[in-house]
Amino acid sequence: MRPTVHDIADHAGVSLATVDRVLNRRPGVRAATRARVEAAIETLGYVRDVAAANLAKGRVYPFTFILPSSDNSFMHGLHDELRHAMARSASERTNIRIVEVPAFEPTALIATLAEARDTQPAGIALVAVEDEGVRAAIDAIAAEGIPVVTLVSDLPGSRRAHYAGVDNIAAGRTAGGLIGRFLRGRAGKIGVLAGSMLVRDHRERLDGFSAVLTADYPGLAILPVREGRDDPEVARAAVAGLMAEHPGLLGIYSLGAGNRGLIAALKARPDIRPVVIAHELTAFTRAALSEGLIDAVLNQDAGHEIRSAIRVLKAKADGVPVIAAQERIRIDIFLKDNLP
Amino acid sequence: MRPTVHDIADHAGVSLATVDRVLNRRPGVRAATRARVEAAIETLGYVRDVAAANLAKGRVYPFTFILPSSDNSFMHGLHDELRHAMARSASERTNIRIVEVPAFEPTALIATLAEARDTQPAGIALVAVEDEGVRAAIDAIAAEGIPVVTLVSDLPGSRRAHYAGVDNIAAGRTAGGLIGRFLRGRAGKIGVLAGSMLVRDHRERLDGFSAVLTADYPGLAILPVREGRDDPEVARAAVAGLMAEHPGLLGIYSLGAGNRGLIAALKARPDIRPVVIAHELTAFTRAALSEGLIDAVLNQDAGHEIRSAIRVLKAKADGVPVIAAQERIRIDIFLKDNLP
DNA sequence: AAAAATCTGATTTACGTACATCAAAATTTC
DNA sequence: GAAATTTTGATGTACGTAAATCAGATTTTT
Repeated sequence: MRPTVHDIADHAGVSLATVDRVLNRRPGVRAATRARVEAAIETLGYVRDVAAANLAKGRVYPFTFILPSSDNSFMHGLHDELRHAMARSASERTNIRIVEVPAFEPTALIATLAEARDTQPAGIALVAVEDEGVRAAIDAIAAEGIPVVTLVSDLPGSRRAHYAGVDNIAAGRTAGGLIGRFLRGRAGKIGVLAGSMLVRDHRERLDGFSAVLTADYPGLAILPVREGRDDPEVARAAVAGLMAEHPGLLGIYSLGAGNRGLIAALKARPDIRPVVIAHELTAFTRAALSEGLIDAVLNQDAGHEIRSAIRVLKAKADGVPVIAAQERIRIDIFLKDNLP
Repeated sequence: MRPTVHDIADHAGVSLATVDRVLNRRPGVRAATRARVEAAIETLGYVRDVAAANLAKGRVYPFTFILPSSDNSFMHGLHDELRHAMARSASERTNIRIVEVPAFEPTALIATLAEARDTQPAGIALVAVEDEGVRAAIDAIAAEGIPVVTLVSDLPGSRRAHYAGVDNIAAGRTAGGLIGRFLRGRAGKIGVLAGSMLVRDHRERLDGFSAVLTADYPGLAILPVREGRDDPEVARAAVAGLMAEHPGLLGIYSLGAGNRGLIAALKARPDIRPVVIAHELTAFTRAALSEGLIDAVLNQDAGHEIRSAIRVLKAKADGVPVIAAQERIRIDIFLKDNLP
């Protein structure tokens, strides 16, 4: 049977109250006594029963999730999954508050972070935007002992406790490897459609993609990046222009959102059939995959990201280690042959 | 605040003891009273606090895992992950017992299942072998109310509560789609190396692979399947023979284990460079991917499978629903460009 | 050495549920 | 309508921890 606080008290020759003081970092224990208790904890291999502790504390975890109010399928999916998680709140002892902020606006995000901090939640998750002010705001929150988790888009160099999202450089490299192999031996031009180069995940995807193509497929030349601003219509125009200017286009890598526009543009020019790789499995990309308009879709599972973020926030709030392998968010690769 | 048993008692106008009798199916409650209590549970939306219940019960989950004693990297990995899970037993209230059985031997598996059943665990997980006797043994255990989960290899038609493993048909289809695209436009022969066609997951992979190639890549002809028995040396000989007989071989799909042998055979014939797709990311396949000997590896994450099996067994033992999306085991696709 | 400050122990209540016991009430049986 | 039976209530203990209180012991300060 695993040891309890009583065993610790006996073994250390102190009272339950003292053990409690040590365990919960309450004041009023001499250093020597504290050491004795900690030694007992060590030798008996005591681990706090988190379930019992939470029961006793009547603990709930008030979490704040800050999400961009973008109007694309992926963000809608993220919102949906978060709502599902909120529906499970009762049994998971969480109390999740969603705050929406305009996308890609550091100022708004900084203000929202400050607000969130004032409510003193047990943890904060946010889709980060690369900005010094945002970094500082995260650091300030972390300094107060409130764990911060970045979601979907990371902010390295900040004191966020964890990043719940995919490795975007690896995603870009994967796209490069696939497009290179799909076009084995051929030489020509490859177009890239991004949302905005101001967003870190898009930049990283492009970096990974370019690195692989440059190193391994010198015959494939990457054209200047077109920005679709994650907007279907802007994306459509961008791709249409791309195809008009380069009738011999061999491939397209769409690394952002707004794939509805990409698909529309492809349908408008049935005479050009480039190899196409896109991100995020939505109703639109799924249909395009089935029809053969898109060759592969790289996907990040919003549900996994949300659940992972919550698990990690809980663990950090409890000061408990996380299972790293379990929290690695993976990149799903879908062909028309393995659609779920 | 979520309702407790006290709220139910008040609302139904009965005592705590009666609520308890209803909740835990204890006898001594008139049908009319039981209905009142159940109505109160329904309208208040009461859900049992599993953590508190387990604490009160002092519940531990004795689980039995039956694994084949195969000597290949994947099974070693599975064992490792299970040992990791056992290390977490204290905090997860599990008590996991591992039983090894000879691989692919229905008789041994049936006997082991009977033994396991006698110890009356809270759940059983096993790597299934396709056999009527095994199916009957599983059904008998399920009939006793002990949840059974199949791991890695399923046994449809049995009364197992869940399958913790990948969709092997989809895996085969993915391999087919990749090999087809990697060889776009070319016509020739494709070799298949399996462990044994007596194993369900291998058969399913082959089915998926064949279906895609037949439908979409008629230029690619699948040669008769060679069996490597998941043994490196047998596999090496099989592939060497394949390459000797078909110098123009365009591709190889290795859908089982023993990839060490496959790699050795490839190295021995640098004059033939087929497109190669294999299963399971191990030290060997990883190195071969980096060197370009293998083009893609389809992987199932043993850690996820183990953790998922445990989560599901717990949920089934508690009669609690599982989050289906969370328990879907995904197929990772690795190119040399996205090795973790 | 006395006073003040600090540390420690003993004890109690609580969290939400499980489970057991005994008495009281309601119902059924004869 | 009394006895037998079934149903229900009241109550207490337990699980492992948290948190609070108050008394007593020890240490530090003056």
